[in-house]
Amino acid sequence: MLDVAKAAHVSVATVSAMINGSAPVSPELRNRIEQAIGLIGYKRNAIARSLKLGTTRTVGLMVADITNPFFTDVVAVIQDVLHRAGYAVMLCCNDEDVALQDEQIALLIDRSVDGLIIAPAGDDETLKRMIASANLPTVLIDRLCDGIDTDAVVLDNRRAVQDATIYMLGLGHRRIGYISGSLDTSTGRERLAGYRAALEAAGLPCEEDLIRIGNFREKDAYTAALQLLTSPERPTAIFSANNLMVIGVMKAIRDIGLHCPDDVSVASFDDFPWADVFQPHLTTIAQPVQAIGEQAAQLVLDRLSGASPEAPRRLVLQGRLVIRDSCRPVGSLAPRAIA
Amino acid sequence: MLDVAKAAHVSVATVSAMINGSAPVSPELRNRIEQAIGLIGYKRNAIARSLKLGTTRTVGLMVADITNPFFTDVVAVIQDVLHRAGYAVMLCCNDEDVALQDEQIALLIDRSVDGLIIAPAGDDETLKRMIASANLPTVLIDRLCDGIDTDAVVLDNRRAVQDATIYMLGLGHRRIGYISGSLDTSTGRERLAGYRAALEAAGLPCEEDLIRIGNFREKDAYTAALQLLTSPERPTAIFSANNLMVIGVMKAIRDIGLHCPDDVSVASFDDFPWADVFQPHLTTIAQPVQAIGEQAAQLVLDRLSGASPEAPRRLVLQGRLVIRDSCRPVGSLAPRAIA
DNA sequence: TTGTACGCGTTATCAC
DNA sequence: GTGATAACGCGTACAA
Repeated sequence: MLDVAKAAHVSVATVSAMINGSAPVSPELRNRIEQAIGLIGYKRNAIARSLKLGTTRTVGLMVADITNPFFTDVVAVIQDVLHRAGYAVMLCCNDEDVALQDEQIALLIDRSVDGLIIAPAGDDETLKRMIASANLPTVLIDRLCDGIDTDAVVLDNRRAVQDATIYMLGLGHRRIGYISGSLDTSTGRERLAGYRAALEAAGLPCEEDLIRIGNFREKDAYTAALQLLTSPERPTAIFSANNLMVIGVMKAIRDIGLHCPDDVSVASFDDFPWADVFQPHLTTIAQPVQAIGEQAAQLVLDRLSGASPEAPRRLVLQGRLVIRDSCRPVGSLAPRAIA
Repeated sequence: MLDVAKAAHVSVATVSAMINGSAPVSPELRNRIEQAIGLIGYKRNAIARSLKLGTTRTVGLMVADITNPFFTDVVAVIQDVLHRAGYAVMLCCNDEDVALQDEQIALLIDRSVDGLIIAPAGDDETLKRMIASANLPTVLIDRLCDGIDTDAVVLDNRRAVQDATIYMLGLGHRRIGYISGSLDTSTGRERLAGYRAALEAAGLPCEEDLIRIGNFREKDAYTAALQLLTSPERPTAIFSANNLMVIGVMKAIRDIGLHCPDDVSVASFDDFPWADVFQPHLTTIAQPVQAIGEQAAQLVLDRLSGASPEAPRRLVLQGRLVIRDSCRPVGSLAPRAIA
């Protein structure tokens, strides 16, 4: 910029004023400066600008696992919206690991991001402290943490699972296995609560043996499902608390020589784009990923522009039960593909 | 840092020397400084550091579509490796759109990333010029661009598709539909070349009518497959040049009232984690995503540390044909799920 | 071993 | 309308 100023025989202040339109500049100088810029190939330095302005126009985005199609979709939407608003996004994954999560958040804050959008793996003290002391516009997505009072957009998990459970109950299932996510997350807890609520409302006891923790990972869910399916009184249906785990559940069913939905009904949280193309067509709870991403991005953007009220805003969206054919009325037997 | 220096009754130089270990500091001062840091809650400012050092410890990562499981996996690996090395990653998607791509790359370069990992949507002049003038460590993944002579890690696309086609040919298929990606990409061209090569080697003519462009998107592929399947002489098999498009193909097959593999065989580029759980079990070409991600990340890291030779390094990995049961010998008819 | 002073590229505030 | 100059926070010669 100094070079440009010299070449155009003006001061750096004038160049800056012109580039940012922060002060009126005479057409003549404006012209000279433009020429000089073209000649030198000058581009303003965002780092120096950040140092001076105290803003990086970058927001940090941390999710549990980018490999999870749900998060993938949400990340895509957020990236898109933020890009339109001129923001870059720094992406991190915590792999459902609290220690790694702390590390990533520290990295993000260290890089001076202007805002944070995170799907926390858990709510340890370090995280709370870092977020509080960073004092950045922050929005929680998917999962809540008590002790972190920021904007958030989440699903009505409880209600969604309750609906799904009621649906399975309505099909006559009485022993419904439940593969849960980590109870360190609000989603893990809320979804399980929905399952319990449905059973209770139906006046049914909740057998603790039917509940297994899968920690949202395929592998854990595989093991859990295997236990469930080999137990003396095998459940007639299984609900998986997310999309990764249902793959594990299906693998377990296959490996044990059973078939869905003939031998065991299956339903799951999170929808798949291919769910109605491949067999069995999975019955799922579809999340409004587009809306989640858009709202989350808008929430940070609002705070960034100072257009938000003081109080944290919490958006609760509704899931949608998509009934396909991985659940059968209990006792019914349909023709099978291969005997 | 000035505050810390004051509180510890030393100079900023000493504080800096201690923090960076760039010069020996006496244990006593070291102690005083540490105390002061804890007291003030000092954290060194990465922006100022970047301005001074000319490095941001951030690399830009651009892929066509984060929603594509292939890219998702690669991104996850890259993010992981780079994080371990202390680098943050800025993520962008070009949505297979050249204009958007230029915008994103400009954004990344403007943010002064230290390196670039990109899966280009196409090779327009602007992109070439930007990359050349940015003069950054750059590695191309998945797709090559002539005119961009940088490090790269790609697949032997031609050979992989050739193998798959030979396999289908071996099953007796003579009319194999081919749903191609954009021919503006090297993958689009190379994969198609593999198909052609296989036909030619078998002494078969290549009917241009059997080749349709799907641009790597599900929707386009759906339309293309529909055309193929309703044509007077319907192909007995279809190959899809990527994972997104095969979903479109399967939807077309379903919507037209046909079944795979009974009525039409299907194979596709890119594997799915659930491919051997849901029916039909898709025959695919699996890419070594882990290796691709690791190598790509290592390539930038090497350049960043100056440990690379001058000449660009090009890594070509091999795909693996995973035969499942979405392809049948032509003419054979197996029992069907529902009559 | 420690302290001083300067430069990195911008922008904002003031004089003119 | 324009120009000089002081920050922003850090690293680092160079001198002590």
